[in-house]
Amino acid sequence: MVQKRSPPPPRARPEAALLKSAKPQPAKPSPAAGAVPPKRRGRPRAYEPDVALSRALDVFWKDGFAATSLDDLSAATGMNRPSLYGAFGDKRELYKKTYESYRNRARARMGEAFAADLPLRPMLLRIYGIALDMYLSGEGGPRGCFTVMTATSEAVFDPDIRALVVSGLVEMDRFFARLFKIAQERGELPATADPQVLANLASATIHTIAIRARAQIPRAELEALVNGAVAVMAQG
Amino acid sequence: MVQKRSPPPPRARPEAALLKSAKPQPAKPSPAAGAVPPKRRGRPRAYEPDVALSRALDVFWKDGFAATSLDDLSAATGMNRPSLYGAFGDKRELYKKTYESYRNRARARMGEAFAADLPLRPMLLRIYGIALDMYLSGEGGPRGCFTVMTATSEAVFDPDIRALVVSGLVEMDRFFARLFKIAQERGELPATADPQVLANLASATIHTIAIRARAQIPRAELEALVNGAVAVMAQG
DNA sequence: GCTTATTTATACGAAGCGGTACATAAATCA
DNA sequence: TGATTTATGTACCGCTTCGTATAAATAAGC
Repeated sequence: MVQKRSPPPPRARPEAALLKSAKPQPAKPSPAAGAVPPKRRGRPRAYEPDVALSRALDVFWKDGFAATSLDDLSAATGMNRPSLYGAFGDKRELYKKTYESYRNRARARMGEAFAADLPLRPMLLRIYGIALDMYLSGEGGPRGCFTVMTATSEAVFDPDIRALVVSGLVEMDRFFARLFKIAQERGELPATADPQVLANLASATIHTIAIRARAQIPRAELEALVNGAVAVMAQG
Repeated sequence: MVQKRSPPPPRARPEAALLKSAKPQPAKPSPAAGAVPPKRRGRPRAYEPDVALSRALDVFWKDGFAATSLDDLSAATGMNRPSLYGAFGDKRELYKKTYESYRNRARARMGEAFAADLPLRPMLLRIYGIALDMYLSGEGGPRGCFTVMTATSEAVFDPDIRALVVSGLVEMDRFFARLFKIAQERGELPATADPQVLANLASATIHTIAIRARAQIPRAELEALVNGAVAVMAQG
């Protein structure tokens, strides 16, 4: 293909954002935490947006952007086509939203590991364990890393999506760099070690296990690879 | 998608292989090197198979399996649809053949570097230079590594293609392992170094620059990453 | 010349694609 | 109750998809 069509105007619903800025404040005193059901006006939704997005993610993650049809997404989410479109925009828009939800999920899990505040070596092993859990999950076989999938899919021709991918790569590098820097300050790494270089190697290890997982290399083999890589990165 | 159709019988042309084994030997004394034009019977081809395959590779490499249409392939090769089908089989078959030609090309280039028989560090730098040349090439922007593309495309649901990918990954690991082993025997690496572990790290570095290249990270940045990785792998 | 072998060229067909128009259903508001 | 608002369900649109049937073109063999 030679860049078939440019993304058409997504036609987002009004969302009343403009109206809100017109009125100084709506009548209700203050919704405090927005967790209460806001008593919407028309027919209620038959789906939960978060759940639907997660189901859509499953399909995109398994098959990639181009090989996933709206029928597939419709079947996975239980929403029919017009509802899908109304809720998330067109296929590209939906893809971006699923990718963002993936990133949020991954960030949350990595954040938990980071908060555990372990020494370098067990910390790295825990992080790679989480990554392997993600990359090997999926009913239709292991799916790898969605960032890698996105980087290699035709969706990367969309500048928005490419920007998301780049930010994902950078975020991963920074995460590992922080880790190595802390370890170095604690004396777990020699002063000569370069946290940035080690972070790139750590990201590279993430990428290689994502690719190998997708090729259905068994977990034991990936764990052996990780153990070796960690031994080099947390040298000593 | 949920595995739409299984690959239909490719309907390979007879190729006279069976007939050959029936006759002990054809009448002509012996074709020696097969480089002479074999004087085929019907209308001559308007294409050169190798060139056409290379053009098809360009398209698949850029867009991936699912996003590439037969029309795209037809336009790129200059062959019309029935000729394409007659020469290479259906889309999957053609994809496999392009992937094999890619592997051959990559193997040849890496083989040249290997034959140069340099010390470890310049050898690694040369290899990564070749990889960067490949991954950053392409008229429509950098294309990354075709093995990674294939591993993440839906083509991985085809067992044949998955087997090709696995063999590609293994080949890369073995190539690097041989390199590190030789270096260790020459005393360029400490005896405690594990060539297999270093090889996996070297492959991981290949994979990470392939992904980043596809996300259009500039070459200078990728070279900096490579320099850092090589410094760690060829430690000292 | 005529027959046979092989390739190209045109054009078709059934299925799938992304997206949307339109009517219907289910809720709130007056 | 009836008007309004929102979401759903059906059915369709024009286009693209992969693959192939069929006829024309170009070669060798006789």
